[in-house]
Order: sequence, then C-alpha cells, then structure tokens
Amino acid sequence: MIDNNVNLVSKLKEFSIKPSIQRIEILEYLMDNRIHPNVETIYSNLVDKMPTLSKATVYNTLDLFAKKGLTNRLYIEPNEVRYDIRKDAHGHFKCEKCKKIEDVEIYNIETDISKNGYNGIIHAEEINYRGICEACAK
Amino acid sequence: MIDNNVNLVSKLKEFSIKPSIQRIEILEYLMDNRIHPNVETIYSNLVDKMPTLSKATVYNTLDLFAKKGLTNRLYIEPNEVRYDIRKDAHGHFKCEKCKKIEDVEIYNIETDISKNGYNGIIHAEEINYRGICEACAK
DNA sequence: CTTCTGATTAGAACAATTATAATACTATTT
DNA sequence: AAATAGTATTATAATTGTTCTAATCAGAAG
Ligand SMILES: [Mn+2]
Ligand SMILES: [Mn+2]
Ligand SMILES: [Zn+2]
Ligand SMILES: [Zn+2]
Repeated sequence: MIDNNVNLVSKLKEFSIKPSIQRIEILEYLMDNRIHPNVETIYSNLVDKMPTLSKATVYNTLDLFAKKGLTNRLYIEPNEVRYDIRKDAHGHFKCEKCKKIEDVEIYNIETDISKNGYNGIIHAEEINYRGICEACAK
Repeated sequence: MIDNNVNLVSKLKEFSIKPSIQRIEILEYLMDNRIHPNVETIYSNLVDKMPTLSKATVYNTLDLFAKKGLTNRLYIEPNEVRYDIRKDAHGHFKCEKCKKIEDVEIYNIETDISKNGYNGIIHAEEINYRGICEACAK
C-alpha cells in the first residue's frame, strides 16, 4: 500500500508532475484498470473515495498527464476521449457487441508512412479497429 | 451539370439510397471537396443554395450514407466526426499547424492484426497520424 | 503572519449530437 | 382529382462531453 504509493509518486515525479493526492489516485486508477476509460468512468470510480473530487480536476489532470507524456488520448470513440496509460506502440480494437476496447499488437507500422515518401513530422499515430472481438466472435 | 447530376443519382441508387435533392447536394459536396469535412462545414456550405436545409438532415443523411457504405466516418478529431467519401483503404494525417486532414497511403496493414493471431472479425480500420504536414514542415 | 504560486473546485457556458414530434413531400390507389 | 400511406425534412428540445471562469484552498517562501 505505502510501497505502491511510493511507486506512484516516483512515477509522477519522473514525468515532472507534482504528486497531489488527486493525481496519485487518478494515476493509480489508470494503472490498475487497463480498460481505456473515459473521464466519466474515472470520475465515478474515484468520487466515492474522494467525495469533493470535481470532474474539472479529472480533465485538468488528464490534460496534464497527456502533455507530460505520461498517458495517451485515444479518439477511437466518437464524441468522447479515452485515456491509456500504456505508452508503447500498439493498436486498439473496439468491439461493437460488448463495447470493450482492447489492445492489439501491431508491427511494421511506423515505417510505412515514411516508406511511402511522406515527409511530414509524425508526433503520434493511432490504429483503431472496429468489429466483433475474439470473445464475442465464438 | 445535368450529366453530373445523373452520375450522383445513379451513385445513390447504386447504394440503395433514394435520391432526394438534399442527398444529391450533400453527395456532390463530398465528391467535390475532399477535405474530410464535419457536419458544420457541410451544412454552412450548402445552406446558401438550399436555405431551408436543416442540420438534422445533414446528420440524417450522413448516418444513412455511412450505414449504406457510401461514406466513412473518421474519428481523428476529438469531439467531432469527419466524413470521407473515399472508400479504399488509406490513412489520415492531421496537421497540428494548418489543421488540415490529408490522405496518406498505407500498405501491409490489413494483414498485421490477423498475422499476430487476432481472431476477431474486423469491420473497419482507421489509421491516424498527427504532426506537422509536409507543406508546413519545410 | 502575510504573500505568492499553483492546484482544486463548482458551476456556468459551449458545442456536437441525438431524440421527438410536427410538417412536407412523393408515389400509389381509389 | 382526392385520399392514403410511407418517407424525408424540419424545428426544437434535450442530452452529453468538454472547456471556461472565477473563487477557494494548500503549501512554500519571505
Ligand atoms: Mn491500449
Ligand atoms: Mn481520406
Ligand atoms: Zn466483444
Ligand atoms: Zn500543415
């Protein structure tokens, strides 16, 4: 518990983020729940533990995390942003049946666009699939 | 003009869409303006020509086009849907400077996810890049 | 203790989308 | 031509995710 907290705090410090209690809790939620949650989900899961938590703080915190490079934003859903603590290159699969968003492994992507002679500067890439997931398919 | 209209009408019929004047105009706009427009852009460009056009009709029409497979929705932007008449597999690059969304060519993607042993059923894929486009980069 | 800075907050404001119900149009039947 | 049925369009209200603003709070520095 305390040990875990130390890890969270040092993670935040590693990304030059001042470890307020709200930031620690939001980070912990993201680490423990790899479901690419939206703001609403994060907020409603934390508000019981921190009754005065405000949605604005969740937005502010996730904006900060993204700016500092601690998390990624996913635009796989129309009209809502999802957040992902996993930072290495990977894709996402949104199941149209069970609605879950799961990670999928991708290779040989990074090179493709430049291989085709595109000379822009890439800051981020996102690869999203939609369909029926493995669990729902069988 | 009339000839062009015939093409638009037959395109709609080809996708089992009743060719109302609003649908014809929206399709024409998408064909002539390959800029991945949002609803607002489409609406404001057509409302002068059709003063009684309603935004609800634009939404309805684009929903129908997507359902029938005539267009794709792009979720490259947070909090707004973009529409694309180009239907063959390709990716998109959103420039953070000039804000344009341009097409980029992609190869060897389709196979990757199944190559990795993923057994879900893929209905759609979307590959989005963000950064500085070629024009803005130099 | 006072001041300063940054973090958090509540609530208002905003913008994209969806839902609902009324109206208009089109084609068909009488 | 008139009535009908079915679809398309419309205005409006409602909903939802996000952003803005200004007030408050907490901790560090002087
Ligand atoms: Mn992920
Ligand atoms: Mn395109
Ligand atoms: Zn599923
Ligand atoms: Zn640019």
